[in-house]
Amino acid sequence: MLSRHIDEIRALPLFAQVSEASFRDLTRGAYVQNFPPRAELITEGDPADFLHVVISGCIEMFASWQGRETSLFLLGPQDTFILAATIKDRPYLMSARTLEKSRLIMIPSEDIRAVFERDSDFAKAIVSELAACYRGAIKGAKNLRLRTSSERIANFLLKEYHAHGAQERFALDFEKKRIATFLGMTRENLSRAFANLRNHGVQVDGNEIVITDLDKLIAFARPDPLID
Amino acid sequence: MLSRHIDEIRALPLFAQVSEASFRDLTRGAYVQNFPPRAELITEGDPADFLHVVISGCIEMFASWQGRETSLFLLGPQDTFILAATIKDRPYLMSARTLEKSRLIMIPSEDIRAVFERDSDFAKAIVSELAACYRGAIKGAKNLRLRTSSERIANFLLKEYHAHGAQERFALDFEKKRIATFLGMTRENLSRAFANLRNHGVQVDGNEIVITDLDKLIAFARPDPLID
DNA sequence: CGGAACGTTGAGTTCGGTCAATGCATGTGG
DNA sequence: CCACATGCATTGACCGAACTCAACGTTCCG
Repeated sequence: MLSRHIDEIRALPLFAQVSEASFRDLTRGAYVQNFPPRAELITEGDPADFLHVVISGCIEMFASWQGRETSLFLLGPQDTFILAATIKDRPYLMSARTLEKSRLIMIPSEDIRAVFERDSDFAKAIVSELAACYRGAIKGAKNLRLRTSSERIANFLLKEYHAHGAQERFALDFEKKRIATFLGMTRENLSRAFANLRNHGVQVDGNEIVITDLDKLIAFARPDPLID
Repeated sequence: MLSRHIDEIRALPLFAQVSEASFRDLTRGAYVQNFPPRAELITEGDPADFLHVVISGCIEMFASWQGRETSLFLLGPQDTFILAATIKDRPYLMSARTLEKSRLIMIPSEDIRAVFERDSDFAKAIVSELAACYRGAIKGAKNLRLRTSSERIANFLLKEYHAHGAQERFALDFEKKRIATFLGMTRENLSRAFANLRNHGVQVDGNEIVITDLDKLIAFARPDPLID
């Protein structure tokens, strides 16, 4: 079942530069698996037996403590988790669940570590990926700690706006509940924040967004390349 | 001035395993520098010209946006910053300042990238360091998002307690203002949180801490290897 | 002897979370 | 096709955690 996806796997940034031999070593023990929505893929504290790569779908990384839960990242196609635990051979620090039907590649951690030792191109790709994850985590922390919830949404909308070809009118890709957890708030607060944005050039109707005054929105959001 | 410190540098985890030749390449363009307290070492947005390694002292990593500021990490001897920016050749996402008189090694980013290409042992050390930084960031995020300020302090005190040889009475290593920013709160709130902990087995007098009831403190703090 | 920074305490405010009620959409079984 | 259940979204009332501002005591240092 792996062979059907071999080309798309090969094209992933993590594997694009590795030698043919290394690629065979990495894929020999790997397998592709489909999961239904709401499936818990890994649980924090478990040993890191596999590196996971998202091919399609949407994954939520979250963590719990004393009955509280927080959502740390949303992952989509081509994202990996959890590389750091795999490399260090330590337990996962986060849990992962599917939000929708998703397809993943799972590669045994030992194979990752073995190829990493031999193939310096793969090592480079690993480092690049890891550094990108780290920088993503830092950006997330800054976004959360330096901005109010309204500001986080405003910047989120600006990113969506550009992702939709700078059309003033577009539909949200996720349901609002997802967006809320992604931005670190409850859906109730998301509603209020959306209401707030009516004063800053945004009209919201269901999951239809209309940017009525882009300059006003930018003035409010103040997007920053060091965060977004 | 580098030669005086060559042995302590060589012993750092990042360099312990590299070949003699690689080590020479890394240290050739490097230099050791001393900084007074409150010196700003790097500013977010600047290009990542040097990898910094702390030899002694204490460094605060922080970030600003729109006049707000947040403290992201406290670093001590043997910690590095900012590896990810150096590797990816991207601008810093955080600023750094000394909190006390500190000594640092600064290694040109190009040298890091060059040796990384050639020396797979160094590449391994880089990956290990990067993965550790990433996991540290995740733990920090969990600590901040899943715990109240009192719980963060309680766990902080437990760590200090063990760092001081499990003595029931010990002095804080930092001034309380530092501890407050490190734990993501204001000094006023730190005061109140310390007051709170009187109900949970901790006596505070100035920077003197007395653990009067360890079990009670543990019951309140609920330390977790996946966060602490 | 001031002055400066730190630390503590109190009062008031803000942000965001919790709870509850309601509307709306979707889907399922009879 | 309807009846009902389920889940999402919105809104209001309330609450709690943490921040701001202000006052004041302490310590340290020039």
